[in-house]
Amino acid sequence: MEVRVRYAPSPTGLQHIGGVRTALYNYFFAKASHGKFILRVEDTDRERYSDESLEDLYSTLSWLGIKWDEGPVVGGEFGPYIQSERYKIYQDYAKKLVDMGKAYYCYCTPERLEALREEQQRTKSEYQGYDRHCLNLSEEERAELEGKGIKPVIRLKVPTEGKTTVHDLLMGDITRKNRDISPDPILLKSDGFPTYHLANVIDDHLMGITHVMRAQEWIPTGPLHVILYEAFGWEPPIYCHLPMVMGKDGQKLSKRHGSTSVREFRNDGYLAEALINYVTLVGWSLDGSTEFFSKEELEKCFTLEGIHKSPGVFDYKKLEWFNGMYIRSKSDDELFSLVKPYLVDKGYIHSDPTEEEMRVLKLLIPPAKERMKTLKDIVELSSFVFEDRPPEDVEMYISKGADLKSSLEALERGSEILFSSLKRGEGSEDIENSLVKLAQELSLKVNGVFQPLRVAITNSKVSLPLFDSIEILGLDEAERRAKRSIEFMKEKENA
RNA sequence: GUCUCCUUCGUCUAGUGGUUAGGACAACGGGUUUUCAUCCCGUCAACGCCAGUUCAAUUCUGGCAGGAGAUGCCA
Repeated sequence: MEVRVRYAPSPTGLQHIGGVRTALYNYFFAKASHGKFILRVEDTDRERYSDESLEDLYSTLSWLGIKWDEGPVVGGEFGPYIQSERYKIYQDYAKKLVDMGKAYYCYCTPERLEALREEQQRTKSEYQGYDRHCLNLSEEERAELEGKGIKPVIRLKVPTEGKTTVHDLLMGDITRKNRDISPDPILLKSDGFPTYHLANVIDDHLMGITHVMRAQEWIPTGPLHVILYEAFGWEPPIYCHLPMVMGKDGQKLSKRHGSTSVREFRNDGYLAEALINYVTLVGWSLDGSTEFFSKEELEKCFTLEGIHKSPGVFDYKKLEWFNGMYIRSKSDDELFSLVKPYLVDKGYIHSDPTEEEMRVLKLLIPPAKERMKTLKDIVELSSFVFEDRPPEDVEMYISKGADLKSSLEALERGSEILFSSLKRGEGSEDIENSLVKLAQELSLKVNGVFQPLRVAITNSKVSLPLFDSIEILGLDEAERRAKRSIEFMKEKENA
């Protein structure tokens, strides 16, 4: 039997890390078992739907490099794959259920239901859920209510006796007494759109889905779905409820923990490779020691057995580490194109870079690469080139164990050595030796000489190495900055 | 309240009826280094609790506790 799995998000917000991991697991499982990965858009909530969310879904999956075998845009023999376009199908099946006596019309107002719910919570009633008020309405009563213009919903008759079992690949059998299932959930809303329960069951059946891999938050409603399958006389798919992704505090990962949407991570300069690699590892492992997986590898080696039962905490630090590792694995050219939008956006370079800009970036990328955790870091690392912001704090020039006087002398004499040697075309190694010698002469640590020079030239205590910085900046500009800093320090000394 | 699921270092995890319980991130310390970073080395650190089975339990069974999720005309 060919494996057919689906990712079925609801376009009501940006693609969330948790959702994307579900997509990834489904996708990898499909690939690894030579099956089909189907995308289905569950846009039955017309209130929360947004076009932007749908666009975000497509752009996120394409950025991650996840292609669906069937679904919107690409089509397939079980379409349409957008639920709002399947409106009629759900209506027909819901009515069929009513005809079979397995569902019924309900005319209760949202107000009444709200009051009911409040009452149940207030009295801490053991019995929570709909009171089946409309279960046994006569034809006359129905006609009367409908005459008033009330649009009914269709509710499933949940059996009050017996129990229902969901077979879960991960969890084993999950059994629930039928009377513990929240009574008579709505299948078809008054606007004629189906709820998740109905649409999901019908589509998974009609689309020939073999394995349903979805978040564990669906476990409690699993038996309800099985009841629906039984009501239709269909065979339920194989279930596999995925552990959830949590925040540091153990609660469901959400906004207050930090970024949660792929779009944010993408904008912040995370690589798709890093995100895929890390996100997959929250809740799955191959052997406990292999850490790096490319998408292509996962398409081969992903196994259901490697999925864990317990929820996992999303560790931003570890993602960052992965990202840094992937950045360092890029060639300079690749990294250049990845980093370019950030520099253009900041106004540092033209979208069609000039020759000088290209020269600068060629020199900048190798030393910057070692220091980047995200692509965005390029802005900070290169700002000294594109924005000259001389330090206003003289302390910055003074390294540990030095003072203003010695630092000034180090800067003055260091610049002299540095620039005259550079102009003579001496190699950086020789110059470095001379500067080390100078430090000894001044009874300073080596950094006592290098720090004032670096600060003068890069405007920062934390910077790229001195010789790289000078080369990037150009000799003239570097010398200009050094002289300026000497003047600045002299002023301070005299003050 | 009721129902359901979960439980190995701070975090992601490996693993076994007898192991020095392994790896990675983080943290901390050290080395390389002109700062930062990279790189290298090291340290810290876990089987939730209580019973039972067993010669032996982190591993099997039961109970408890803790955590999470569900309980919507949201998915």
